[in-house]
Amino acid sequence: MTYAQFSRRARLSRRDLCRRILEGHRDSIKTKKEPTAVKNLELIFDATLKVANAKGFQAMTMRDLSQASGLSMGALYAYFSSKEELLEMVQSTGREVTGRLLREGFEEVRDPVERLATAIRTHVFLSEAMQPWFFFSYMEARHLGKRQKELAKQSELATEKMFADVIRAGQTQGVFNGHDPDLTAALIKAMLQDWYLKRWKYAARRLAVDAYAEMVVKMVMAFCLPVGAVATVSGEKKR
Amino acid sequence: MTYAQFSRRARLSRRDLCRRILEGHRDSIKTKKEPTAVKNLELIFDATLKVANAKGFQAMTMRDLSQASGLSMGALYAYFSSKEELLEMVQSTGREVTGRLLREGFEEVRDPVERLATAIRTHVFLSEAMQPWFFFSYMEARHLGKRQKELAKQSELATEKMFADVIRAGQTQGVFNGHDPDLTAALIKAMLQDWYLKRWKYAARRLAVDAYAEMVVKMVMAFCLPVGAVATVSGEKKR
DNA sequence: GTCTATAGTGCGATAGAC
DNA sequence: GTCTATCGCACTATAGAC
Repeated sequence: MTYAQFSRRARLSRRDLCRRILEGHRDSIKTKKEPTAVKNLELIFDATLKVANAKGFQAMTMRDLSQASGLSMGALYAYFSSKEELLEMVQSTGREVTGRLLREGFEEVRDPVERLATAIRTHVFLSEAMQPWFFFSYMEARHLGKRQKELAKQSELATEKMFADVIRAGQTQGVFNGHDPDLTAALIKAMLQDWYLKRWKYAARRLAVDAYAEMVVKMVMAFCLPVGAVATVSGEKKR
Repeated sequence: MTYAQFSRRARLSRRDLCRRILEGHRDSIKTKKEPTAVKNLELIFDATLKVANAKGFQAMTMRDLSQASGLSMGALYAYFSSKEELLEMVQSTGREVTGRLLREGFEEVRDPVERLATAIRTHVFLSEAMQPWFFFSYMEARHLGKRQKELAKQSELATEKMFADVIRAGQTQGVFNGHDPDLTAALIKAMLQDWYLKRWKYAARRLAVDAYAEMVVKMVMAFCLPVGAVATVSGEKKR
């Protein structure tokens, strides 16, 4: 799988995302006309991610957001009741989409090695397609309330468990060696996060998303496969 | 090298750190009596890291800081002229200490494999000893001014180049395989960062700092050493 | 459904007493 | 060298016009 193939399949346009958000907040959003609401939500989320990812959510004022989105302050408050609720909307939407696409991403792949590689690629590609969301979720998680912060942690652990389970299954089948699956998953996640957190670094090096994904796959396989088996995994098996 | 050995050698008490800060800001700090100034700087930095790492530097008010440090707002402003200057003081101090200790950490080790392993261990141990500083530097870097932000990026790239150079030297000697040294260094750094950024995760798993360091070393060696050579690096060579 | 204008709050920073 | 009291400002959120 390449990033181009992933993009075609996932089809996560901002438009669709905003329609989903609208459905989830029908009762709290005051604007009832769907096309208007979806269009404005798109403006709001684009502006929020743009401004907040540059200077931080706390530092972003409602005036900033008003200017960046083109909506007046009054209009903004038709879509959320407080700045904190806006924060939670962005976070929960990101979490929901991520969880769904990640699970869909590799469920049909059965071979443990390909399954692990596909999980890694899917995560990198997903974080590439939704980079502003991932960056925002990571950096602003600690500004959430207690309840929402707990949800964010659970979501992170769930993603990690997904990787750990793939590794455990491979160990049971005798394909992977005996390194601690949970800790291995944690290290994998750390490498995956760097791609969307330190974008400036990889942009400066002109490193493509596909190359990054393959590098992580190689590193993980070198670690998880028994000595001697590594050479056989440089490419994909199928096709 | 273990964390206990590292701690004994590095001796980076907060007291020494604050004395160093005082020396660097003698002219801008209004309190001239050294013992008082050092004691208060210690209170200020402890409080800043504690509050800011919990809720973010922007969200921390001067009143929060006053309460947490036990100093009045007026007294605080004897040590810095604005909240922004406080931010820069914390950042630049962290950068300076990190750079120095990291370079000292492995300069005497010559064997490429041990050199890379020592560099990794030193970074993990250093980030453990100064966890609040590392966390703060990472999370608050984007709230810096343009000039300071550039310095922070340079510092990150310098650390990465250090790892890349160790790998390059090992490749020249024929000890490491041919994987891109710069990208490998970036992945190493990503794994090292997780230790001080996601402390709650590793604390919950009761994972010790030594175990984490060894796991990263193993992963990196599995990747960098030619197939077949991996089994020989499970422990340290000397002693 | 969206705008402008503003009320009310809480911030960073300082002046002057001790 | 430090404290208390307060200034001026910029913020979030809302009320009422259109």
